[in-house]
Amino acid sequence: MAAVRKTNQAQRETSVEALMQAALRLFVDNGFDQTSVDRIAEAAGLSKGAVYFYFDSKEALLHGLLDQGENVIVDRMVKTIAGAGPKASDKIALFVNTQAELGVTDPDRVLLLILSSLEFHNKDGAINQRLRAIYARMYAILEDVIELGKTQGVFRGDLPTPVQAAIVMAGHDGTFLEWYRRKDSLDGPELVRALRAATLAGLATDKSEKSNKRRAK
Amino acid sequence: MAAVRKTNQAQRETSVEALMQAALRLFVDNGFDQTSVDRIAEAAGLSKGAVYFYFDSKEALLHGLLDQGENVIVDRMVKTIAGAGPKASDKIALFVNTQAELGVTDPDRVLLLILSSLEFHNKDGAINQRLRAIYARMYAILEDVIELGKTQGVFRGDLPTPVQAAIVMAGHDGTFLEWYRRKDSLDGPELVRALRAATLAGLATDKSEKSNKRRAK
DNA sequence: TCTAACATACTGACTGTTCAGTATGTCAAG
DNA sequence: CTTGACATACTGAACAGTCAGTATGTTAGA
Repeated sequence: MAAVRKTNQAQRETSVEALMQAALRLFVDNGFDQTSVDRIAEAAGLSKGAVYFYFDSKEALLHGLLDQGENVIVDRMVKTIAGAGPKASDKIALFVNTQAELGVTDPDRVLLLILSSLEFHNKDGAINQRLRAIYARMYAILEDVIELGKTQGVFRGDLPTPVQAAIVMAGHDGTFLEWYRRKDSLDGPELVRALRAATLAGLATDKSEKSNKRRAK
Repeated sequence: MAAVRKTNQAQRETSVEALMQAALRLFVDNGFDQTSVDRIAEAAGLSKGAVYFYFDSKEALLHGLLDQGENVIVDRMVKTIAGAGPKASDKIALFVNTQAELGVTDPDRVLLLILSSLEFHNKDGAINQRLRAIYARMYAILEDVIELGKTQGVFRGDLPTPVQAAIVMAGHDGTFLEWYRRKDSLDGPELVRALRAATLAGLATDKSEKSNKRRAK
């Protein structure tokens, strides 16, 4: 305590940084609603007053974190996909790999996006709108790649693109969550290999469409 | 109000039923923590005291709902898979179809399982233990089928079974969530078709393993 | 001195849980 | 068939705790 005080501007930066880091950690671990402002302040080595000095509300804190997340994650994804070769299958493989890399490099930021969209999914308000906008950007990227693969004839064209995109996205989010929860019992690199294989195979044009007889019921 | 009072036993049944249905609905819509006991009671047309007359605690209510869910979901899955033909690919297809059917027939019960396991995933306590036990049963079924497919030579053997099972499970849970949130823009049957195709293709032995060059970095 | 950057103390609202009291159902004795 | 003793199914209020947000005090930098 009573750390040496820096210049005001430097102090401002480090305090804001400390608060956001603490909030990110706690939001991811306990959820937004289950995290009190007091605990955020305490974890950042500050008081509740400091939180409200820098942020208008608890939601504003989450808002700031989501902004950061969008910059880190979506922008990276846009650039990576755009910079890849022209083949749709390469772009999809890159989508999986980039998600995985981000998950290893900056798991909390990825988790915050996924968990928040679950926690807020049936609440109205600015946070939900923000999350929807972020996911919309991700879906736009994905759907473009899938469409590309269809015109290239490497992805099956008998299913709606939004449906395929939803499965890819949900599969990746869900798998990442599962990996995060069971890091000990799940091997990361193997998981990425398997996920990439499943994603590509699931999108690819059939090489043996046969057992299409009605099953179950 | 002042409804005609039934016999004690009948009254007990209808009240308990009303409370559990209300709780299921609200837990799924708003989450466990965000649902107050008052709102449950109100939705059931009773008072808060009535909740505590029939249940020891709010958690006990969730406990009861999870018990019901396990009976409906896991038992059904066990029987369906066991009753299928000997081919692992058929059993996997049946796994997807059964999940989908359950999702259509009784979405709330499926959702409660998925959402609760997310909400409680890093909390200790009886609820989390219960959820882990339920999921463990599901994973056991899945892993058995995958192992079977490997011995039958139809599923790829170069990946750990738990990894493959995690992807299948996460993909299904995630896809179901996405479908539930976007019923309007996602066609259910097509989603099931696509998911079944992706699951089977992702597990199947490679027919063209080639582009295994290291990508990204 | 003035003000940015906090800390402290507090408010009002909401929460899960408990409980005394009441209205109604049940059932055996007379 | 009535009645009294009891069990069941609640209600309404209160309690202790927690929380987001606010108002105000304090101190160090400019």
